[in-house]
Amino acid sequence: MPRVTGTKRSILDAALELASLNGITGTTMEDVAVRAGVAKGSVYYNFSSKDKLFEQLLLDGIGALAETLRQAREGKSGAGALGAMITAMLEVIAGNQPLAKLIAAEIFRTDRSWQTHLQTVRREALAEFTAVIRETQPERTDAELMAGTVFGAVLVGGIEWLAFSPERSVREVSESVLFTLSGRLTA
Amino acid sequence: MPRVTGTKRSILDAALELASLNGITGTTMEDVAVRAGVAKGSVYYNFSSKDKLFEQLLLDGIGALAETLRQAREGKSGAGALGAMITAMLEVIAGNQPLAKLIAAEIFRTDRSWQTHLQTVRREALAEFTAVIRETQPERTDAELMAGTVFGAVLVGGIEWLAFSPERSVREVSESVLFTLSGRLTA
DNA sequence: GGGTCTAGACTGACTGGTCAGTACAAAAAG
DNA sequence: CTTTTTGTACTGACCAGTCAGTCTAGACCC
Repeated sequence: MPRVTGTKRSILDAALELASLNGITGTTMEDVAVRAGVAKGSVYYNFSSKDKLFEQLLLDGIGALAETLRQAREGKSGAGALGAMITAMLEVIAGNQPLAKLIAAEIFRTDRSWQTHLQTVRREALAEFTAVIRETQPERTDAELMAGTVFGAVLVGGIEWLAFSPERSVREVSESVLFTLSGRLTA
Repeated sequence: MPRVTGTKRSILDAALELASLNGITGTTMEDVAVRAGVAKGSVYYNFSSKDKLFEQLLLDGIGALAETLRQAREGKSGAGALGAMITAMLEVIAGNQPLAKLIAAEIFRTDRSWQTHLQTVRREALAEFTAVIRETQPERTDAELMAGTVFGAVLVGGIEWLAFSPERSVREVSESVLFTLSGRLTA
């Protein structure tokens, strides 16, 4: 059950669809309004600015991802937890491809006014990976770095998957990512 | 030794510096001209359009990365080749941080007119990883997917490193990434 | 019932600024 | 004399954001 419904919802949906195709800067508020089937004024009635609109879009999206990772980890530990989180993240990517593309394109940016918030939520998602890694590797001091590495692996792997071999199943891709992390490439 | 010198070079340098801070759309041609210490007319004399300017910037950058990976792989094979490539890629990222940030921010976009060229060069870089993986895992059909996964791991790991623990050495980070791929997280 | 008022959602023409790209004449540079 | 660079002024498109006004549903009164 979506927390946002009605006009707000259709504006957010339209914004996501358009931005995943044309980028945020390539999407005008007029475009969003037309796609959502409302007047431009309504967009501004519901969101004070373009920045705020896309801020909410991305924050909601990454927040939901963090929540998914949290749930996937629940009750598990070690390699099992990591595997579950990777599968869950791939499922999120597959289930909301436009969002995944948008996140990938925007997460490294440093030029937006709301980047601070985005970084916060991003680190929240990363923290889930960090916690699991710390658990199994308490002696290492680079758990955060490794979490970033794993996150990047899954994100880029996931996008690669959807772009170039969408016929594969989540299961296969999950297995492929785990294989990549299994040491059999570096042994 | 740069293939491009003089006015062209200083325009490219200025464009890179500004765009890594403010994004491509956040960088005006006027800005670039001022930073390069050159008249706006000269920018357009040397580059027919803003798109062409940034196209060359990114294509050169990723092309150079692909070339670096090629060289790192030379004469090696298997895990040794992969390790060398990861280290080399991290060195490129560390040695040209503005470029790395720009590449990370732009590589997933699909909204620019020259995206096709960018994708081509990107796949060229990925192909280096793919080749090494195919070599050691000839029976697997997901070498490209794994290459994307490794590329993402190194790219995101590298950016994480520079952003949040720049005090670490390339050696340390390289070791950390290899540890992540070593199977000790998933065993 | 009918009349009046109010509040919130929504509208779309309009404004003001920004910026890519142009024009051009004159000056360096080689 | 050809190529490159300069400086400045200009144009035209585009677009974020505004605002005066419309629409609707419900509340309150007689």
